[in-house]
Amino acid sequence: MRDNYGSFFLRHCAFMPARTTGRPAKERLLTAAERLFAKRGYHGVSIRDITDAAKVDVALVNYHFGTKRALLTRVFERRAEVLNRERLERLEAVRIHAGGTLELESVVNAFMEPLIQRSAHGGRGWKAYFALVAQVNNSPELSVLMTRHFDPVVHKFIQVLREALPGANPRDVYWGYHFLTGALTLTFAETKRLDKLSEGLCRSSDLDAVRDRFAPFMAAGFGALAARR
Amino acid sequence: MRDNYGSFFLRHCAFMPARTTGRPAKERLLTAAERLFAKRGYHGVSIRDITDAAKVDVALVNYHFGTKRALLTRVFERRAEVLNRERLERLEAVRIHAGGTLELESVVNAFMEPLIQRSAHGGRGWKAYFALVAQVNNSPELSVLMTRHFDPVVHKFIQVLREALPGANPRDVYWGYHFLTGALTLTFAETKRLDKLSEGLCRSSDLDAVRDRFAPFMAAGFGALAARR
DNA sequence: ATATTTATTGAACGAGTGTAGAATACTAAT
DNA sequence: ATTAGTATTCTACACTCGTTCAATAAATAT
Repeated sequence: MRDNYGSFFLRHCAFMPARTTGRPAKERLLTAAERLFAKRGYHGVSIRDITDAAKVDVALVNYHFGTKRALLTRVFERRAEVLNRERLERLEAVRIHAGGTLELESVVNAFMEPLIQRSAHGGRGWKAYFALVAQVNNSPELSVLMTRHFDPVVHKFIQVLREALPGANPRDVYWGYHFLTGALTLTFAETKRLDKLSEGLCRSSDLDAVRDRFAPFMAAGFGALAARR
Repeated sequence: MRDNYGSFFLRHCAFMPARTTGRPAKERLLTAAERLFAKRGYHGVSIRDITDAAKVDVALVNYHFGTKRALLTRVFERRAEVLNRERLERLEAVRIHAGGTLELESVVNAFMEPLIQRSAHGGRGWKAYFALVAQVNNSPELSVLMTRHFDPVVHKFIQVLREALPGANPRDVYWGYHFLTGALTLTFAETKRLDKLSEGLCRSSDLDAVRDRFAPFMAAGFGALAARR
């Protein structure tokens, strides 16, 4: 280490902030990378930016993750696994709870609610993660990460959507999901553009406002597509 | 110039591809920057990437635009001005054509149709531009460009939306626009994620599919928000 | 034709880039 | 206490980064 906190002894002293330098370097690298990638994008952050923020040596990224790109992948998949699990649980719950008549809004909420919960109570790491996901989703070179880490569960989601929309054209459901994911990722990125646009009337960080509006909006959209002809 | 096409004479020879080296260097820089920024993002492209693609010297970016960031701004505002004009024209037309009863779908289409037209018939520069806009819209550090270059017309759009939704809560209209712009920018970015997700059933490049579905979906969403309580 | 302005080039600056290998420190097992 | 394995640091390599400035070429004005 480049500072005085390098030794095993000092790193465990009581006056050290435990949740920064107390955690293993590999974890600190992940959270630092997450925060910085979210703020300035993958190419906008150097390995040294990350290792400086994590207070570790430059070489550690390559030791633990191999390459910078592999670090991004690891950052991306880490919370994707959590989200996928939580989304699947809620989708199953909705399916079971509804006896034959699936509410469209409930299905959309099952897909969105894990994001609300994690953004509201999951710590600032999750907020950074959603900002990163928004950029990845809209990047030609990185959107493959969305396909790889989210689409297995998205397939399930679309399947349940189709159950809630009997007789709907499958193409309409796919396009509807496409609109939904564009709105969802931008919303949870909390870029604050809405705050300026509405001159303070709406706040990007107002998750209650999102919870009240997102599912009704999207459910109506899907309904309109299905009823179109 | 680093090749044989540098002289005034040779640059105007008949066998020279006029639409690459025939155009002035400043223009070539703009289109090259647009294409590369769209593909790999602002930080993912170096000035030398751009000047190499444009077949000009590195120093020309700083001569014509000052800084790399100023080049991005110029790239961004160039087509924004065109879009803003076309959107305003269509919004006015919709307002005039409708005698008192504004169709929600027509208003949304006035906002989207210029994108459809430019993406379909505006040349590949426009496709690249929309891919860039999607990344800017979802970037914490760049979304200020959206505010600066698009929001004046967006305010008009929202105003007309409110006329088409009499009695609606203004907050609902702002949030509805937020969902809409997330869906819109992702859709016109054409990242091909939808192609993979639907296993070829839908194609990101299918603008007719977008035209058929976008306005009905969003209009229904707005309607649901307005009718919510 | 000459002078002036504009456009473009060539070369370089200092700082920063991702990555790798050897050396060192720490942990865990014996 | 010694060893083996892992984690971390130090250092450096070979490039690339954005930007600048003097020199040259081209276009325009006189």
